[in-house]
Amino acid sequence: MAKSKSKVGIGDIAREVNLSKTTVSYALRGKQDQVNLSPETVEKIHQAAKRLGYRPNYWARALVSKETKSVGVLFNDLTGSAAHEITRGIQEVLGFHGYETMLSVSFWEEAKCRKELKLMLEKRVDGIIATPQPICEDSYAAAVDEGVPVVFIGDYSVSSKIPSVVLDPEDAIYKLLNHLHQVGHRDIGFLTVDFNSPILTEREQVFKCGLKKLGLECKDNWIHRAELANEISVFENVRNLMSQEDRPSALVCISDPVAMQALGELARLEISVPDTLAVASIGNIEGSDHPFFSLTTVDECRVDLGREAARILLKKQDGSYNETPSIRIKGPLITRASTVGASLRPKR
Amino acid sequence: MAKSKSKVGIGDIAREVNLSKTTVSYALRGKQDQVNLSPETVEKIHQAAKRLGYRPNYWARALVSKETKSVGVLFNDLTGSAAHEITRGIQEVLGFHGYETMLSVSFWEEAKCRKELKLMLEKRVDGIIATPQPICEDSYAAAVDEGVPVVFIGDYSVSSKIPSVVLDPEDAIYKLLNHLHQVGHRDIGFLTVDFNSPILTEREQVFKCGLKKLGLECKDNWIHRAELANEISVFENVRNLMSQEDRPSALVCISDPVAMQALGELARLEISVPDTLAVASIGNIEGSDHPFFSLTTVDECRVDLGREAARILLKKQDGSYNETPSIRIKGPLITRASTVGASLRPKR
DNA sequence: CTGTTAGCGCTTTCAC
DNA sequence: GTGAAAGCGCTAACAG
Repeated sequence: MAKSKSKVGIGDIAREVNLSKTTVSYALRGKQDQVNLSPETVEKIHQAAKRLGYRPNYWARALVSKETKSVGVLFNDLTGSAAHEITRGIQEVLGFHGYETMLSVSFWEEAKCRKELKLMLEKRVDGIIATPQPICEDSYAAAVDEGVPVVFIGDYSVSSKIPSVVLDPEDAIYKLLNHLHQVGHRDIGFLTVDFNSPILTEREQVFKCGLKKLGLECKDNWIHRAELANEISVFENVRNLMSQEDRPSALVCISDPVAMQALGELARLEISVPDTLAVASIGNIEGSDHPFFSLTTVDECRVDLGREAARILLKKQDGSYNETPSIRIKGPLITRASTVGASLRPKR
Repeated sequence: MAKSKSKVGIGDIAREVNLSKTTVSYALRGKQDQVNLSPETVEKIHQAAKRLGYRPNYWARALVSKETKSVGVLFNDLTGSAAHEITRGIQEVLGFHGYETMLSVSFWEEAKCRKELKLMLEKRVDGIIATPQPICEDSYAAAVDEGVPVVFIGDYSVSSKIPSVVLDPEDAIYKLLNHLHQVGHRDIGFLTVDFNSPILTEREQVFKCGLKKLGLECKDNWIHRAELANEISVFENVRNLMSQEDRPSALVCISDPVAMQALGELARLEISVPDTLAVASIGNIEGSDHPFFSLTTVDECRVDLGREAARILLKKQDGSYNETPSIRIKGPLITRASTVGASLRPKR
């Protein structure tokens, strides 16, 4: 029976089997070939270890071997399935290379973000993958400064040289615009949120450029900006947009959550989608495909995002490059009922 | 400027300021009063530490102080907002007591679950909070065996003596049943999933008892069981239920995700909710309150779940008790349009 | 007020 | 084939 908390160490095992700590250490780590241990010895050691309830001490190991084979992953948020999918992608490639992952959340709090980052550095992680929080720029920079590579995921930073992996905004917006154009829309509005994020800003800019390239007009009063994380504000903006004399026939939303709220308000206003207003956005989040509101969107490919971020870290590790190769993943357009086909809601 | 990766240790600082490692150690940890250090000395040390880019080594610290003040948190899943809220609750109380949290996910994979648990033990966490995975029972038991307390969250285990914190199934189902009864329903069906989880099983049993207590009939053909994580199966079950001669006027679903899928199918079948069929469930997950389907449900109080789990661990730590006090939290009934008020969908 | 001296549990030369 | 010894970076008695 395992003994409670009474730390069994490698030394105890050595004593038990009348061998040295060295031998035990090798046997326990399966490095028997490195020193040519006899199978019986190895077996005997394993037996004893099990009998005594031995449990290796991660810290002692990390301390002496001076490496942890671990990377820290810091999310701002654990809601939705983003963290799940990103982590999946990260662990898939990192796990394959023998790396362990340390997860944490900042809840969008600056102090928490800094604290978690600091903890990761103290734990001597080999790299960090994070959903960036603009205000903590300097903390990420500090990590890089200390030789711990950082990769941003889902968004990027304009002011720092930290590499990032994001869904290609240009590609995504163009896919949306082309799709809407193809199904006959010429008057396209934009609904975004009041949050100063590089990726969101870029989506907006690309939207404007895209309209021009298609030879469409980009009216200022068709671009609305709701308050962040305030659904009431989204509702209001939708109402304002639709109460204008001159209103668009299609609406591109900055992200799925916003689009889903917009669809809700449109339903309340009894505005038929997509007949009166087609709606499309970016994300393909969990729940964006539902019989009640089936949203045309560009898939963010979050598992791929995770995979690529991990690959960058791996390459940095083995010195494959010291450049900062940001990656932009192109996601597929998912065409659904909010832009084509039967009306989303039964006619009155 | 911080020096890259060239590990600055406490010794380097000591040399720099011509003091002993001990003094430096105390100063750096703010334990100056324990040994009466002069403010100047402390200041000088901090200066030097900053100048050299010193970063404490978590592992070395943990190794010698033989405590980590940390608890491991293992989720089966990171989708939805459950992990977010639970973690919030946990960190709120644990953080207050100086504990750190180590997050991880098993993705419902047995091997991953065991691996993460093992890692936590090797890292010598002081406790573990986990969403149980029935098949890994023995791994949790091993932790307890080694003196590391485990608390289950969100579900429990019938075969082990591990304490748990869950939403009270009896209370929840009764609230649902009473509500439906009050608004006039006498024929109530049940839709669950084919997953052998203690908490889900208990909800079902309580449902049956509850019906009896209300003097209502519990017809076997009103209880349906869909395949786990298979929405098609939920759809089929809803169709089957509603195509019976004799069908209920209300349906209690085992959880919000199931209820939301059911509502989708009901919409397709053009069955009006709540007029023809009222729907209610348990969870109050993100997205259960939406203009398109506003679900009556019992809030799972996930932040509270996290808080309580953390409190149990804390009490175990300081030896307040060695009993296994499982906690059942009573969540409020959230009455929404799927059971009362205007029809969820506009009439045809 | 500060320094000396032991380790924590483990890995890893290097010698036998 | 195996072991002795020297630390990894830090803390904590116990002396001065």
